[in-house]
Amino acid sequence: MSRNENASDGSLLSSQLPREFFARDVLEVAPECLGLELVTHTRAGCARGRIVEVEAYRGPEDRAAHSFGGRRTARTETMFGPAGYAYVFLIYGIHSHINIVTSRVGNPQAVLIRALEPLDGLPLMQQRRAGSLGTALAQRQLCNGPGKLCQAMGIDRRFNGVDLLAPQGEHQEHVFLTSGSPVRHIATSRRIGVDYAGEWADRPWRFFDAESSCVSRLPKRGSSSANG
DNA sequence: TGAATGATTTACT
DNA sequence: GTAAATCATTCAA
Repeated sequence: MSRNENASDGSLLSSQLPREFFARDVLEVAPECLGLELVTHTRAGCARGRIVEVEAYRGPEDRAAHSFGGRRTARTETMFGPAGYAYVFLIYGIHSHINIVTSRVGNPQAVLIRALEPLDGLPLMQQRRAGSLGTALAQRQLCNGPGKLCQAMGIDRRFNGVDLLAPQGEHQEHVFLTSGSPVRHIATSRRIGVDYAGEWADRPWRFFDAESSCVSRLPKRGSSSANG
């Protein structure tokens, strides 16, 4: 897939994102990540999806974040680094999750990618996801969850700490982000699976494309959680 | 060295 | 609606 093209005048790749975009507060960056595209190249092949759901994790103040209280360990180290890098971790002993590091060095914030709309490499996604099922899935079910999308895209902790803004040659395994299509209608909700964090779980820090059917949980009927 | 737990998914009632 | 799968990470000792 040679979707990226060098502009003839020598400017940046048309689809490449500036690091400064991610070097802002996570609450600014997270909703603007909707519509961006996540791409993986592995030996098994390429896959691409449009981000339709994210959550903001605003450590060290955010009790729901791994970096809460400034906790800096081997696992969370990537969150303390520069923006635009991938923080990938394993949860429940089974599932990988991928985040985009935001803010400045030393401020451990990240955007969790929770759902994608599959665009390229659907047969490969089916093959990877079928391992645990054995039956064909609907397109919307391939990447409608943080663990599901990592499985479908072939993402695991090998990709922890890689630069999401630096595409490599196609012969090398990597994951990166490109610009995509804008999202018309962004909705918000409380974050999922962080009830232990008390009042922090009530913050409307989950952002999703209200018009996409590929999100992990569809908005309630009549819900009006629209957000600019 | 050992024990507790989790930013989930799936299957089953 | 509930529960099981499954293990890296973390913390206490």
